Amino acid sequence: MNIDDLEVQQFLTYRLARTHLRLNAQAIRILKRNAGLTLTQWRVIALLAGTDCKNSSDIERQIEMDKGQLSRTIRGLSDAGYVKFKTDAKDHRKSNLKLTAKAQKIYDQTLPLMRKRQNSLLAHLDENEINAIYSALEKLERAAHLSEDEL
Amino acid sequence: MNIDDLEVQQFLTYRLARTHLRLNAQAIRILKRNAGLTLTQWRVIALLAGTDCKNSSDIERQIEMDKGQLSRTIRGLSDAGYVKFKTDAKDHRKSNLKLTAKAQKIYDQTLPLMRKRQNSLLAHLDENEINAIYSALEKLERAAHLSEDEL
DNA sequence: AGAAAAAAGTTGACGTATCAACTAATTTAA
DNA sequence: TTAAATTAGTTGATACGTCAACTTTTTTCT
Repeated sequence: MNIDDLEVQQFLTYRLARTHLRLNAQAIRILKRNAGLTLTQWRVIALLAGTDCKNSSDIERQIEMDKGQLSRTIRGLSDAGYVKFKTDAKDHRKSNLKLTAKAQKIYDQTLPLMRKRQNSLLAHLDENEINAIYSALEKLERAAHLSEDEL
Repeated sequence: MNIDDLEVQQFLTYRLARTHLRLNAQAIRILKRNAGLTLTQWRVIALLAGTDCKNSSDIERQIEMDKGQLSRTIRGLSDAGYVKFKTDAKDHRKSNLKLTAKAQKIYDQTLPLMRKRQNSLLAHLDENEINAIYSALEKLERAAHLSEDEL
């Protein structure tokens, strides 16, 4: 494979982008239809339900999500009655988050669906491809943090 | 690998998203610094310069880009003096696009840079990983078009 | 020829992501 | 102990992407 012969459309980053965006759109469609949630909303709920994340910063650290986007997502969840805020007694900067029963219920319903989807997607790949893609993604993500000069 | 043991953060789609987004941000930084272009602007210029795409629909077909986004990107390129419109003589719905010298110059300057980046990224992967990731992405992209029921 | 369908492009609404500036509270360290 | 640095969270600006409604022009079909 000689990169000089590759068209822009064959750039690895471009292929990656395309695939991600299509998969994302698929997830958004499924969640909208089944849960009335956006993907980011679902991810935040999943972290509050399935990990010991308690507040915005915990989530931020866990998935390295932008804290601005997180702030807006959490407000949306609150407005929609999925989470309750409670200022931390010991650290008044923090707001501890608690899922409502409504959120827990919808999470319990959709998690199996989302797992099923992951399984179905993986089923299209063979063992070698799965291993390679996980390890390649990890390496590429590290490389993505390099500056132009380091590349 | 048993999906039931996976945390949400280990979902393949999530890993893919993370990697794509980081790489995207990297490309945006590089282009902003070196060319003052956004990534979509650069892609459109690359297609006009490097393929026989003549108008919006050609580009749309070539990279399956949303025509709304494309319309706005092209207007931006026009406003910035990178492309000229000319209504097609035979089909008045079409606007043929022509890169200005300014655009051609900046494309010639940045293409080597972008190729170099692709090379550097690929250099982090071994042969098996490269082949596997390309084929896996292709399969996943196809699966992304499936509806929930087909998955 | 004329009606219906399709194609080209524009626009609006929304969702996703990044970066930067900002306030307020807490921690650190001189 | 108080000044400086850090941390938690909010807000604004901008880029990227999807979906849907819409206008105008061309094509298809009867």
